Amino acid sequence: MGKVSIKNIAQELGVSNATVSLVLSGKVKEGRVSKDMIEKIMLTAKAMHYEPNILARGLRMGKTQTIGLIVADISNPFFGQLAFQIQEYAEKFGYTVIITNTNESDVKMDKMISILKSRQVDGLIIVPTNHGELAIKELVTSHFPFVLVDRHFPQIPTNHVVVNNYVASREATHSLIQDGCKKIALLVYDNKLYHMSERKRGYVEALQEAGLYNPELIKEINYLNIQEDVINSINDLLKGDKKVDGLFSATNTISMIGINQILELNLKIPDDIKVFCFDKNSEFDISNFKIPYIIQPIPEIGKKAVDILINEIEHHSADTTQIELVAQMSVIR
Amino acid sequence: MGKVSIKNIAQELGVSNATVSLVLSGKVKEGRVSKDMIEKIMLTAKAMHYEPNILARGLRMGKTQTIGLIVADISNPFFGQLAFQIQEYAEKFGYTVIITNTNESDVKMDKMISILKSRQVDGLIIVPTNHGELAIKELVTSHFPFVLVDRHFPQIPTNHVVVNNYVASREATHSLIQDGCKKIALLVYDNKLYHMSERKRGYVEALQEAGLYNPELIKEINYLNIQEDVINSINDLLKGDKKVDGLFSATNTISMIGINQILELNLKIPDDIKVFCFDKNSEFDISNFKIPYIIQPIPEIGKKAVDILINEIEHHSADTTQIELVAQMSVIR
DNA sequence: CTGAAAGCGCTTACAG
DNA sequence: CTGAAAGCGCTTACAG
Repeated sequence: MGKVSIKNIAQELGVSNATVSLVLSGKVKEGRVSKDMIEKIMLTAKAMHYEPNILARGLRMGKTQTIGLIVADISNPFFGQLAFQIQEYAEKFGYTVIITNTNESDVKMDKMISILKSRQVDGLIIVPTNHGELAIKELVTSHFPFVLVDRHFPQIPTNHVVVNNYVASREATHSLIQDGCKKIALLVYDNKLYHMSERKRGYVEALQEAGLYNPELIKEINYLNIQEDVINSINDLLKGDKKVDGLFSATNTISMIGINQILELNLKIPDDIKVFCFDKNSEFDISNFKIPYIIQPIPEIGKKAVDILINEIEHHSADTTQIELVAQMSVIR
Repeated sequence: MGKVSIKNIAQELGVSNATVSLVLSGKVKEGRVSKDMIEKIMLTAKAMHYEPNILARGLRMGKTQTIGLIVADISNPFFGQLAFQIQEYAEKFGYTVIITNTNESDVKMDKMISILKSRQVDGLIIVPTNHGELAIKELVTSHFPFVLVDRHFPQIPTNHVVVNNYVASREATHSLIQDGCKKIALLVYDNKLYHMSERKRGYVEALQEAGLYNPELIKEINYLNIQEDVINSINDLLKGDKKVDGLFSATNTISMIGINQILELNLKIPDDIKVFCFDKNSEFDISNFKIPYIIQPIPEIGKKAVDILINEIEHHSADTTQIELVAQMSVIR
């Protein structure tokens, strides 16, 4: 027994494909088909284990009820949770989500956009990569519906949902200052993404204001070489004369490795060095030292992105929506 | 400018759809089309930004080069990493992966299977839910290609890739005994899934062998009420007379909450109570107390599952492949 | 109340 | 060397 199609059901009952299709898709209008026949069709469909072929429907209707999601790394809990929220929420509107990864590679981002378009997704939600501007620009000029999340390019007018990276980072750094830190380092990615430079700017301005700014305490990490870069940076920052007493870490992956290395050097947090992180690592709660962090409203980010995208898909609204949500500081205990 | 199809290119060049299709899909045989025309077609396709409609191709060929992945919770890093590996590996064979969630609900599992089949995926990789046997049985009788991962039903003959839950749990428990624990508790889900009962069995047998088994020290947790159940269990286990000195935690989510609560009670790990966990929480590394855990070979699980599935899809092999991989204990420092 | 027919974009035997 | 035509499974005007 192969797959059951509308045609099979129609033949079985001696009616036309049209009648079966109308009934099964719930589009049958009053008086179109007799009550009797409606019931028969429903029963037969169930009995024959009919499952609609969404590909065929999509081809015909020019719409697949599918959203493509492109994240930087699905194994990172931040993106995992974001993907989860997007999927749960999109499902409410009858959309399926196809999740793909770029691993922060713009080549892969291009590829994923192309694959997802080939699969006729109705729209895209994208966490863009470092050198992804060109691909995003092309998307804009082709009027393909999409929303950027987590990051955006300020010089390209796009839908996007991001957080207040600058303010949050500034407040976090300020909090370290208030806790008495005099030499506060920053670990940040070396990419040119706006959200990253905003985090850096928040750090820099808080320190400048306090007269504590020292560019030598900024360490730029390469994503492809995280482990080594972070370890070297921490080692250098905690060496004899330079020895910092505070650290602001700009992402959760950097934080993980950095904190590990600090402990490896047999230093105590927060006694020897105070740490503040961007993004939560659930583990912060279970360590005896409770590390403060900036927490992003992941569910809201996901929901807003879906709302904007579906609105554009279904109403072809041409204007762009740009949302900046507030990332809070965790309560420090 | 709407979407560009093969027809558009054919008209542009005054050739037939067949010729264009053959060239673009790389199926053109020696002498079928002149070199000149091949080049022209390729160039025009590029110039017009042609992107093949994979839906249409899938409809025609009865094959979509798509794998459906159904996990219990994509926001759980274990499944996030698994999804990541599956996706990366499947891509090498030209397959796209659609990831979906069940939240451990069998109703949702049914729904996801149906949605993915409607989308004409070529096969499924499934982390089955507690009461999911019926759906899995149906899949077996329908001869739809699929592989179970992480969990399986011993009474249903299916392809699956799992780990040696029994042995690993037994060894972990044994290790706690060797560390001098006399009263070792177990936190485990209350579901009837085989992998869970195997973890329990490993714990029980290790204790029985040592003459330390006490069924009152087993606490069953309900997935829908994790937080409260774990907290209550920990509170109870650490009360006056019962007070345990060891804990084996059967999953990473349970571990997180449990360890938190232990610390909340102002107890020290491992001085007051030793803990051993199934599955890694990256955070174990950054806490000052290094908690030992059982680590599953996630990349291998993913790869094996993809290998088995693609083999079944492409070669219609009828026999089932069942793989049990070895989960190691983390090195305790 | 219902059916015949066209067409979404693709591939592939078949005919020339 | 190349094209016309059928058909994958669906939906939807149109005709009766």
